[in-house]
Amino acid sequence: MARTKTFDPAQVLHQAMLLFWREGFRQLSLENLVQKLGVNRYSLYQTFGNKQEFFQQALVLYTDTVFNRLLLPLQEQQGKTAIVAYFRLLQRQLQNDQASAGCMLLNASLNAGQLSEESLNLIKASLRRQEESLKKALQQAMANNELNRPRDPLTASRFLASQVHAMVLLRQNAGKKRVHDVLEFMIAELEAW
Amino acid sequence: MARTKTFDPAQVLHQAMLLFWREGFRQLSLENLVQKLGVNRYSLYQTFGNKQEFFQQALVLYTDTVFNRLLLPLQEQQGKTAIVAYFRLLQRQLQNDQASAGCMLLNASLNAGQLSEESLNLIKASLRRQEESLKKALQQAMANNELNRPRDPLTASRFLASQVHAMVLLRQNAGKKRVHDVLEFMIAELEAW
DNA sequence: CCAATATCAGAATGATCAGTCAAGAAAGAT
DNA sequence: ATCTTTCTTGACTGATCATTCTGATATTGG
Repeated sequence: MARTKTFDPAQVLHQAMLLFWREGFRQLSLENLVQKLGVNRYSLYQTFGNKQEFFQQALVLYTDTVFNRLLLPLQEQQGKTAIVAYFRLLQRQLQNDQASAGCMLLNASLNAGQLSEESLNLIKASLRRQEESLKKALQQAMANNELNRPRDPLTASRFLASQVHAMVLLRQNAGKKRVHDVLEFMIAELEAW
Repeated sequence: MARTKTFDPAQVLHQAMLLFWREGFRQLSLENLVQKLGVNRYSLYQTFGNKQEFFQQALVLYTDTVFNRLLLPLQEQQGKTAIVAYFRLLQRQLQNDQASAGCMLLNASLNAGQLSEESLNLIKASLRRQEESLKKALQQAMANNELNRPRDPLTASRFLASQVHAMVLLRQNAGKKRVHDVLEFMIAELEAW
């Protein structure tokens, strides 16, 4: 009946996710989006809604395809092994060029004032999931006597989550090599736990 | 001969520093500055120059009065004691309400695209100074046999700097109590080094 | 008290922003 | 072929931004 879209919404959303990830919600203007996506303003509005809704969809895509995927080792493996595997996967991911944009969830939460309630909820839930996954692995590790001394699992999980955030933050300010070295150092410390 | 200023530039700059620290360069509009500082737009321009120059002066003030002051334990004390004292001072500073704004240098460097070359240089130099101070203390600690196993001082100093950044970042997303607990945990880990 | 000069307030400027509109173009159904 | 529906396009709106201008006001030294 009607004319078909000349672009693939899924593909455009993926590109938009990369842009929002790197530039942030407020920094990335619609002017820029139109230019870099090659899709007209009004088409973007009709396909993705307004800027907030567009960002939200990009955030969901990021959570599903980047953040949650990184958590897989914590669900597929057990105890200390799982934690080390998580940091090893992080090590690999941080060597990508896109990783210099940091973590879209952390970046967004630092500019919380600009975001919708919906986005904030998604961010909070994701970070809590990260913490929970680490806590579960820590409890397994302690039950298996894999740690050389006891640690409070809740605080330790928050500590480890902070370690991950620190590496992501470092990647935003430093080159790949430095991040690699510091993260190797961190893994060595962790293996001595 | 002429009329005197009705405001104290030093005091206004201090207030502006607190605002830029919390809101960031781009977020904080001149409209907002005029309103919250209670000083007219044009007076701000005549006293502090344009927005970039104003921000730069706020950044210098922050570096002198906040960032460098935090580094004092690393210069006044020695070895492992100095490092622990540094983290203890951080612990105290992070309990302030203003600390929920994070670190002005880190915040700014995450929005590097908006800043002048001059600002970027100041940020880089300050972060390097932090790293250097930590490295010196680490080298002392290793010379004094205060560590239970050898560590590369350069990588370890970058690791510790990242730990500090992680706590500051955590403070921006979490409440005082959680930060306190995690930082206590971190100090306990450090004392076991 | 006067003249010189800085401060002040509000308006004006030009740029950029998110979001909208109206007219034309394409594609399938009849 | 024509009609209906949806997409595309570039221009448009009103808001906000940093910066500057203007005219008025206040303050100081002589």
